[in-house]
Amino acid sequence: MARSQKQAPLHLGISEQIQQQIINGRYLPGNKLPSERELIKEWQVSRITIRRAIANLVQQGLVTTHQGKGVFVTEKCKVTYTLSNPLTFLEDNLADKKIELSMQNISFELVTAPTEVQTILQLSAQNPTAYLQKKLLLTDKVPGGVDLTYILPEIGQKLATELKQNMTFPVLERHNWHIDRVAAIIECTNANLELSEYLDIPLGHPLLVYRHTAYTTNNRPLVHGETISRGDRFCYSVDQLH
Amino acid sequence: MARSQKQAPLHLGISEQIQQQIINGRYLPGNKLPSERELIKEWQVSRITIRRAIANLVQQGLVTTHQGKGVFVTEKCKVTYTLSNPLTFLEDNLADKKIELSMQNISFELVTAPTEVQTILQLSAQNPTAYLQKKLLLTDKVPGGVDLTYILPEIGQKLATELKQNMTFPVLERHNWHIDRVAAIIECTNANLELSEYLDIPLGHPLLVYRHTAYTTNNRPLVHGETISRGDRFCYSVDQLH
DNA sequence: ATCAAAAACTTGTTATAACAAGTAGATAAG
DNA sequence: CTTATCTACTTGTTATAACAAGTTTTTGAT
Repeated sequence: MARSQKQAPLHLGISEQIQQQIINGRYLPGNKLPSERELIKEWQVSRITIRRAIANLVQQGLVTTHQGKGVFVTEKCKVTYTLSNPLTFLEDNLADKKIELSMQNISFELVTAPTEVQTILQLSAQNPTAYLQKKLLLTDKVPGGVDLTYILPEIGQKLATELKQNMTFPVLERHNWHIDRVAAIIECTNANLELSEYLDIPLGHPLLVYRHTAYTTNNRPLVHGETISRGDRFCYSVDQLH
Repeated sequence: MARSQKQAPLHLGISEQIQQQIINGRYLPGNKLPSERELIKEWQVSRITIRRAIANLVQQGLVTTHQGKGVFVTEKCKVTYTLSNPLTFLEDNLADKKIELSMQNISFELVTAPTEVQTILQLSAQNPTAYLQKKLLLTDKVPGGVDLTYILPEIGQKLATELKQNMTFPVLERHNWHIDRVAAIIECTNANLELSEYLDIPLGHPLLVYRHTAYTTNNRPLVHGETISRGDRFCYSVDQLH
């Protein structure tokens, strides 16, 4: 036999077929899959194999499990962060579904900034402090992301109350801190234990990271932070003019 | 007992502690973890528990498994796509590691475009065809992503040979197809079976998707496509001027 | 009819066991 | 010395079993 077709494991075949059934509409978004017991009967395999097949689907983001309740087909709907608009960060809902987006202040305090942040924000070596704000991003009241932002001390002090209730950039613009430039990196990570508990997602769930620094005139940095949001709930829209 | 502390499962405790050991330097990037047999002895648990603990680490992208060889601590190094540069897509290597980036043409053929693409590229209803190019993105000769791009038929026909060997945008600019605007969405998905085999990654591995449409003057679309790349190997740099 | 307890579900955790399959080093044949 | 084979490793797959822990339904007492 020339072509040594490595025979596919059972769990993969099953998860692929269930995936097809989801696509074909046997299982609709939001609906419950048959229980493990029923799937065992249907596919005539052991529980460990069915559980592995389900795990395959979970990893692909097709289904979600809930202990005691069952396995449910994921309903997808994403919120788009628009980065290129006049300001930035104007939230816009995508597709048909209407999603309410809100934020919630977790903490707001003066801290000694990590060395990278000291460098980025050009803090004085004598007093390398900045305000660190932790925010929770909510979609339909449900946690969908966290935001950690370091704010120059003189700004954070004055605008504390407003910053605790609004998005950062609009508040800055309202108080005549003109944002000249935003340098950002968008990347992808996996949820660690802390984030998985915060956002109620399984360990390793894909996350989008928006790590940014906002500068005012003369390349003076104002704020630096990162927004970590659920990869299945958010995306970024970028419009580049040349 | 007021606080019903749900006791953490064994596998979670073990994976968290191994993660600490990785951070503390007991296991260095690229090094092999002890084998399952050894870890079973060390932690005095069953194989299923150790395997689950390792699976936790895999899902967080901290280690990679190789059948027959062992489990190895991941070496992280990312390639940055710079989106804001004069043209676009100039590749820049991040951090210390030097990574060679190249591309490889998989296929280049005239096809009937899907309806969404027909709309986006404003193809004529009589002849809704476009060139579809499939490319493989390689980092150090290793597949790191795939790119599917639909190209206007008149452009694809003329520039076929060049497009097969170079990045799309520079080729267009070289032939006086000025790119006026690029509208893009960056999002996150999980590898399905096809992509996991293409890119040699486990099912569900996080992927970055860059879905873009390039327009020339008068908002005339030229190309539309999506770049799907490994979330652990790539990131996007965005610079916004206001 | 109401409410609480019990039972019957669901998925989650963990152990033991056996074999498959990929890799690398030791061993034996040429 | 070279090459092929065997052996001892490694991780991967699958089965059976028992219990834990959430959720829903049923039951039964009030």
